[in-house]
Amino acid sequence: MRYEKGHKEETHRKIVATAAARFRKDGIESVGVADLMAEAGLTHGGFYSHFRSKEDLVRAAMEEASCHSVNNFACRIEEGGLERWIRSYLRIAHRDHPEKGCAAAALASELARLPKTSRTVFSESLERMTTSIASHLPATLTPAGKRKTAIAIFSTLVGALQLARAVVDPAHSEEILEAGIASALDLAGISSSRQ
Amino acid sequence: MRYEKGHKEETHRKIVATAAARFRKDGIESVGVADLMAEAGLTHGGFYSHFRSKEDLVRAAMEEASCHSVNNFACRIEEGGLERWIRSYLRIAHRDHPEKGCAAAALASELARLPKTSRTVFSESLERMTTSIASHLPATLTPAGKRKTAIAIFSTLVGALQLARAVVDPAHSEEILEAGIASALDLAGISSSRQ
DNA sequence: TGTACATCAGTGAACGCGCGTTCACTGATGTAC
DNA sequence: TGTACATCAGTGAACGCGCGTTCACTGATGTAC
Repeated sequence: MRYEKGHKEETHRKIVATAAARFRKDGIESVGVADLMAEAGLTHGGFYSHFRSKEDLVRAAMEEASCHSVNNFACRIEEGGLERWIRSYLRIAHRDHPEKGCAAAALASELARLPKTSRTVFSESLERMTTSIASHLPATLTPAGKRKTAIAIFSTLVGALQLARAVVDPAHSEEILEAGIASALDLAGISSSRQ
Repeated sequence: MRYEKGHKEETHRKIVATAAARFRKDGIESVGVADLMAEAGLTHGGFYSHFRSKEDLVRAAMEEASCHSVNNFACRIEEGGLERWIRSYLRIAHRDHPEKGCAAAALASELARLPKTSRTVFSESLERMTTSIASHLPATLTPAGKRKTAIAIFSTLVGALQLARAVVDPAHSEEILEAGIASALDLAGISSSRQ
């Protein structure tokens, strides 16, 4: 063969990674196949030997961007625990770099309009996220209470990050991030400087 | 003139109302000018005697869809107070009818990518929303505390509504709405059945 | 009162452009003999 | 060891289509005389 073994897989991975970043940065609809392939160092014709359609790539990119795969912000709740993770999620760098961040916050309103197959990928990733947050909540809560609280925390984080991104005034934007952190920590049972 | 007085204004209003609904339902990019004009009972050519560009219409539609204008869900916090408003915001009918609902939840992730002029319209509407929520919070909070809490409540509502719309399983979706309500009521200092 | 003209909201053909997708092709390599 | 052929990842021209936008036009009405 023309290319060394594993070359195609490598290319495939590169396209998915490029798409996962561009979709989160510019939205799914705004990013064209040709544009994406060029960014991956290829021509657009080859796209269909890797994917059956753009929608097929969207699904793969959603999987890639989901919280279970590598992700600069708010991926797994590592050591440092929930507080650190919450602060990391609503930090300014995450607000300013959606392309490396949480897919839910970057694409939520577009997500709701996607075909069911793509939404299923997202649903599963949200479920993992919820379970992960719940497992870090205080033992004083019942399992059902943990789950409910975990969903509320994630809703707050997603909402706050999006509002912080949409607003024009930087001070207002930071105020939203801080309000989100305070509220999420509160929900998590972590005492914060809430007045 | 061919048409009675006020006819053009009437048409203008109809286009904006149609756009405000369709943008929230299908996203801004997905909705074409010709499609929109047809839905308003007109042909696409006349569009540019009403607006300078599609972007101009987006701004007008954002204004129309903002919480200060008439809106079936979660518009003003009327009598019935904050609790009723929160429950109304996260009710199933709002989830299922983004075209009549909150623009922030319907468009948040697209909003962040819009030009500054459109985002300014949104920012102002968010500011009004924040003030309105804050004014209904218990007097035990300081003004700064009220503001922070108001932002957190709105973040939670926006995030929860979007996640509820994105998820595939109806039971999971309703669970998200309920978790959002419980958490928002909690933040608002209204005792709820949180376990 | 009757005629000629100006107005202007709305029409619909046409524009250049970029989209997702298809397909005949290229050309460096591995394999068969 | 040398030659002929099969493979197949990637190329780039071309497809139909819908987009936002432009513009010459229509035709019912109000106005001027």
